[in-house]
Amino acid sequence: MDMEREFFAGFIKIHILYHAVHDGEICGAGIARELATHGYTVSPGTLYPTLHRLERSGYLKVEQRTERGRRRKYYSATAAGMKALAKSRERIKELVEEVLERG
Amino acid sequence: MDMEREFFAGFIKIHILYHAVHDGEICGAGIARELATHGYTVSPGTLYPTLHRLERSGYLKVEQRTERGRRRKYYSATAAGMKALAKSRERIKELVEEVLERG
DNA sequence: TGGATTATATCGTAATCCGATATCGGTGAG
DNA sequence: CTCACCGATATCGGATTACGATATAATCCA
Repeated sequence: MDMEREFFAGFIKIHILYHAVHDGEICGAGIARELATHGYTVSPGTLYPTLHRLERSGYLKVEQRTERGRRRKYYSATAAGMKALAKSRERIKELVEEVLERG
Repeated sequence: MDMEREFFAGFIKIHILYHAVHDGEICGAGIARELATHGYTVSPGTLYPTLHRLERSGYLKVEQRTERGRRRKYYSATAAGMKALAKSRERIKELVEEVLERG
């Protein structure tokens, strides 16, 4: 994988968790579009296994529904997911102190 | 890999680059110690290949020396490395805006 | 019906993670 | 000088991940 991509691969996952927590429900295709507006691209071969892993880790729960003729899996955050996001926020704050402010 | 670890694996690499830029010269073992003080652990099987990759990507350059009886490889940032760090800073700023401030 | 569209899933190759183990060079005791 | 030890770096091997390509599924519309 390209080095710059390696730098931010983890952020994409935090981003997914963030939207699951704040937007209530997300779906794979929606996340892909949202990330694209931020300049990130995720191939389906990466995105869907990542969602499955977030679910298997207990951070997301999934519910399949059909709305407006679109069969989708709606992911939302679990309590553990919210806790993990809160913890990640703290880590990111430390990072910012070190990498941004002392720059 | 554990999900929380996945979240921040990339930041460990940014961290390495950051120290190469700001501390002038770093070595593998020194980075491992420094990361440990921030609560991160990196096994040698991850750290050294990562340093090699950062070098192969043109972000770090290496010079082998022996100081105080310790044979070490001293890594420092290249111009491309500094540029990549600056770019990463911008990305991190956006990250902070989205994940921290709108929290 | 069947072609187009949207969402999700999986396959295969390459690359990464990481603990364990090996190697390498220098030091100091004997 | 020799050799057991130590810090630093390197590599091995099995599991996991990345990701483009391809496949499957479900719905709409002509």
